[in-house]
Amino acid sequence: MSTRKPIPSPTARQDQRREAILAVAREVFNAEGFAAASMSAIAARLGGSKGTLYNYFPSKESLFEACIRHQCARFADGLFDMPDDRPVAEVLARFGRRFLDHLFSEWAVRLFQIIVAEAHRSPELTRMFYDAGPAVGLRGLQAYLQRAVAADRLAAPDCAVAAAQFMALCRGHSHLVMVLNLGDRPSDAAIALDVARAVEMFMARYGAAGHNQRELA
Amino acid sequence: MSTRKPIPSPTARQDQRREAILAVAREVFNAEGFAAASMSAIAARLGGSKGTLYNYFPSKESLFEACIRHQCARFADGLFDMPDDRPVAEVLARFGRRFLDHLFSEWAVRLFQIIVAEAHRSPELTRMFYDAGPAVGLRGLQAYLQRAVAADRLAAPDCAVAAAQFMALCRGHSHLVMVLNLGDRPSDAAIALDVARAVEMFMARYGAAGHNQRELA
Amino acid sequence: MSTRKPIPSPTARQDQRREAILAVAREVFNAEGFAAASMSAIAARLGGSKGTLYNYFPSKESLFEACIRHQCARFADGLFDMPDDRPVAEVLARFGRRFLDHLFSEWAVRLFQIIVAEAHRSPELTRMFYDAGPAVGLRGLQAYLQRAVAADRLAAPDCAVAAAQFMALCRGHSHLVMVLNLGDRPSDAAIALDVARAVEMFMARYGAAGHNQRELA
Amino acid sequence: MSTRKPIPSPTARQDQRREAILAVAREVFNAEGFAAASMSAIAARLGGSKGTLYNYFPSKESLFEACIRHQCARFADGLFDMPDDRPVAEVLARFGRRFLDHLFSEWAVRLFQIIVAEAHRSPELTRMFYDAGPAVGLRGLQAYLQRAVAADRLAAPDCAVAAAQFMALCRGHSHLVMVLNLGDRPSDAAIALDVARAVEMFMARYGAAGHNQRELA
DNA sequence: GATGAATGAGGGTTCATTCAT
DNA sequence: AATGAATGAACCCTCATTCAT
Repeated sequence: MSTRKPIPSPTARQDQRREAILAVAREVFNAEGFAAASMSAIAARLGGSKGTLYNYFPSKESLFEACIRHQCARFADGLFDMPDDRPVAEVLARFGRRFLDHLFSEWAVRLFQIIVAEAHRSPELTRMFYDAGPAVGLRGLQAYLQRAVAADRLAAPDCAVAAAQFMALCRGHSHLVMVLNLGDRPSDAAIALDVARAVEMFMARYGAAGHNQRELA
Repeated sequence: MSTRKPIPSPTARQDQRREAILAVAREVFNAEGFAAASMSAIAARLGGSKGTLYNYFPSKESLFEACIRHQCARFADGLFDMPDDRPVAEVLARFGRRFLDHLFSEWAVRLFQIIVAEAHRSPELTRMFYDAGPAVGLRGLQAYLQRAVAADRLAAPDCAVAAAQFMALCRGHSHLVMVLNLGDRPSDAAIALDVARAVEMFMARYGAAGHNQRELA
Repeated sequence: MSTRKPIPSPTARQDQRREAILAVAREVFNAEGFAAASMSAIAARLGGSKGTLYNYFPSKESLFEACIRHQCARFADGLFDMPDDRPVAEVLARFGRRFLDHLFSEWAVRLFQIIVAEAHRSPELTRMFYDAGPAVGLRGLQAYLQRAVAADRLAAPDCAVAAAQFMALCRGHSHLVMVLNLGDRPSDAAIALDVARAVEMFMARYGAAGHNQRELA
Repeated sequence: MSTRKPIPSPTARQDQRREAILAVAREVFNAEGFAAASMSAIAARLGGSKGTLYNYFPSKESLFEACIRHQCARFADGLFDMPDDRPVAEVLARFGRRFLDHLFSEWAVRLFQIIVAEAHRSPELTRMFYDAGPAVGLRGLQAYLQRAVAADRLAAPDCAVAAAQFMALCRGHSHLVMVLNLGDRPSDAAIALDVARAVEMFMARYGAAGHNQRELA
């Protein structure tokens, strides 16, 4: 009866504890922000001691960073399913809705707030966030647009610019409102409408009708 | 022995001191953010004592709020000079450039960061910011667009929506980059180019060519 | 009845408080050493709060340094009264006794222990101690010896060396014993005897009998 | 199924581990001092776990004490090779050089600093150090001097005193400087010169020229 | 016997706030 | 009205020590 019971590999236990810490820390950081959150509070909520935290993360900063990294990793999950054989407007609309669905989720808004709050102190953090979030979205969309242009389904002189414009149109005014905590998440219908308007404007400019594709100096 | 010297009205002196405090506090809050700024630092930079601060503002929070209020008041200064007798594209371009010039100024970026950072704690602050900044811009632009539509120089079914779209296009990707402290302020030329592209897209959608003015459900 | 009472100048009050802090800190540092002493303990013994300490000294290190500096300043007080018109042996004996009287005092021993304890961390501290203590003694003695040589009352080829030798002879074994806390302070008689022996050896080597003044390569 | 493999005597293994721990601990204590050294650091450098340390030594203090004890044992190694058939001055010079060579070694200086640092807390430690170091040197030298006196090659009324004086002269000013970390180890030549001067002074006082041997009260 | 995760008391330090002057 | 010394709670972090595995 001795060695039979499945000993959790020590690494597994450690990882489990680490995850538990991250989960709690995420909650607290999300609730309080970096500066106002205290290691004591995290330890207390964890049911452990402060010392334990420091066994897993060498500093508050690094714990915070790990939380952010974890959240960023989720950011661009499954954003890109952009089939080349569907009408561009339809694909863009679906992308836009999924993008806003992500962007307006509670945790994404909170993450953005926190990142912005600490932007002036930790350039690496914002860089990490940018690379894991906006940059991924931008690149993915740009790649799709380039394929569409190559297939003559779109007439955009600069796909990087076009991608940025489309995403800016999607964010629109709602993102500002959410980031300022001034309104609730728009309904799915409201999101769909915003996106539809964005697509419409985008297509008005870049639709492959064969005109309007001149570049600006 | 008393009334000979010209006593400045006590209220005047008080107001003057109050302004001095606000000026210094603004500097410090902008430089450090709310959490990292300390009353000591403000008092020191003021050349006064911490006690004095507390004679004028009952708490750090309230001093902060007063600073924000003051800055917000400047936000939409001189943004609107939109003559109805010039081509819409030209007017929008000028408006856009001025808008971005404001928005990308160091203090505006910092203000936005700070407001966002504190959004989850003080809804009134963000409301105040919104009302003094984005809301003003939005209303002003919307009013102009409505006049343009009335004059048949533009074909926008919903001027509120159109105004929000134009401003979102102007902010574009650059605002995100600046707010994340990931890049320097774009050059005037870069700003002009971004705005030109925004105008072009906007006009492609709403230009008064007599088509495209159907509303989305 | 208002301005009559002698208002202690604010600076005076501050200095007084500062002195009180230094006095208490000295006690605690002497009792515990730098590392083991805690700011909490000092504040508690002071009857004040830790914050107050930090109003006067920006760090534990600087408080410690101030204590040391204060003690060092006393170190060489009134050590030098070396009349040129008395026999060298007599003058040296008096100097030696005074030197040991200082060196074997409880606080000097403790100071030495603490300085040595922290020698590997704060070179400036040891430098300060050295300059305020041993260096002063050495220079003073050397100057006297040079005068004696010039007056042909002594035959020392290198007065710096001779001074160091005399002081080493005075310290002798007793200093080691005291610094190791292995014995009580020697009685005045014991000190006098040690010094007499040191003088005797010194004079045997450098006495102005006209011989022995050859220098070593 | 057990006894086949050559079991090293458990005690032997234990001793070996113990020695390994001591070796590492010595390094760390020498590098950091008692207070600043941490059990974690020792365990890390050992490649083992903190728990293991506590299996061999019940506390940080006791581990430290064991280290000191070990080092003290080396202190007076091979110091005494004082042939009675050579000139006293020559023997003393050789002894002095060897003594300083030991005393000025990095580890001896560090040991002295550490011992002094902890003198006020652990009298047994300093006693141990004294008995293993200075006391041994003193006794050895004293025994030699007594033989020299008995052989009429020296005229010292009190060999214990004379021995202490010689050693004090050797330590001289350099020991102070080294113990305060204010200078590098003197070169061999510098050491030789210091010792030569010490011998000269010593012989001037106690040389068996038949004079100067009166005792002081 | 060896491990190393967990502990928790305590370290130095900061800072918003108060209050006697 | 202005001061600034005093406060004390809370901060992040360290570390000797323990104990279940």
